[in-house]
Amino acid sequence: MTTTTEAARVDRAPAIARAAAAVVADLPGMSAWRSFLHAHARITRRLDEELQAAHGLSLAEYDALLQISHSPGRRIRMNLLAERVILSRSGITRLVDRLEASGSVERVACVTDARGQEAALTPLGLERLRAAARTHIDGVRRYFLDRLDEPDLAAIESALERVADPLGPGRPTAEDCAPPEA
Amino acid sequence: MTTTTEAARVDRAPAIARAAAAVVADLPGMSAWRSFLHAHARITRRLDEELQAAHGLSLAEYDALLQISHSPGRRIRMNLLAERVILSRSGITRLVDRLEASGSVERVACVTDARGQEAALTPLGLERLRAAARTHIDGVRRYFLDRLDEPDLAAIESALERVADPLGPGRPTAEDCAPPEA
DNA sequence: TCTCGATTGTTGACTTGTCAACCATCCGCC
DNA sequence: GGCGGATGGTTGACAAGTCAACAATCGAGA
Repeated sequence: MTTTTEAARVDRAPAIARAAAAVVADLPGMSAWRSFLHAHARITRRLDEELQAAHGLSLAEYDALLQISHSPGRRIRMNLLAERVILSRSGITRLVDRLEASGSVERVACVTDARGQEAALTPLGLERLRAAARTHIDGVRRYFLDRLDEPDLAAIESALERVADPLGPGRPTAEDCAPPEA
Repeated sequence: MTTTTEAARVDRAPAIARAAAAVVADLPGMSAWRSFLHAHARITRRLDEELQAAHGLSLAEYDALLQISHSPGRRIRMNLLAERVILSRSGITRLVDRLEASGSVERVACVTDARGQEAALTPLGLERLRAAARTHIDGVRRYFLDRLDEPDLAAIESALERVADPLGPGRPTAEDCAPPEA
């Protein structure tokens, strides 16, 4: 995916703000949107760097491991995993390829559906996840949580949850397919 | 960059929430962080799709055009553009390559620095930007602004601006290099 | 029971970005 | 004036994701 910011503090020239005649009319809330994009780009880049440097994991890989670890039996259908980490099916195939090559995950045939595969966390993967979690959580705290106070956090959470939800028409969200009991 | 979500509503199983023993301890504000990532992933993907479908522009390309259009003389040093859209220098080279190939932008040698190049918006580029802006702004409104009320927006803006700002050590943020007067 | 459309995961071809190496130019300082 | 480290932009090699096509399997209905 392409992740970018929208506009970082549009114009900083003090008095000479000519020439840049506004080409597009800005909506009232647009600057909130911009700061949203900006904050995301900066923070995730930093978190990714730190995770990579300390544990050789990308943010996406960390996320996938975390999702698997949260699933019953510590394994999860490829399909569902893709949805959880917001990746295409081919994307998840390749990500799991990498995790498998590094020994963090194993592919297991699904018992109830011969088409299916499950990604199962290995002991090594669990260990790596635990180590990486410290780095990651620490980063989130430093770059995100520590800069916000309690009301901020509450507001952001409730607001963005509302924003993320169904998102109207588009990719349907299957939420079924629980693994066959650990 | 790798953009992913962190955890999407961790467990939805009603009573049978066993087996998934929490592997990593969650900080108090972590769910705000998750909704932040989730919202970003969903919305930008959607906006990108719509922009691509309607105007053949990626979100990054749109953003670059917008940044150029906001710069004095409607041209901007590659360097600064890279910073504004949060891309590496090579990334911006390639993005401008594409925009140039499509006729939306021209490269102009920088008058004051023989090493420099500027990306200048062409009339065609301006036209395309104007058209795309409608689609984009409409999308932001539908997916973001309309779902938030005024206090939400204010809170998000101030909070995330604080979060995005210097971000401690890391890539320095040069903010100089204004184009040589339009 | 068989058939046929839907679903699952993988693959090949491609896109878009990164990093590291490169050359040209700039500019403070001897 | 000229040297040498910093800076600006491009390039090659690669990383990680997308889409479209595919084979295997599922499962509802004739």
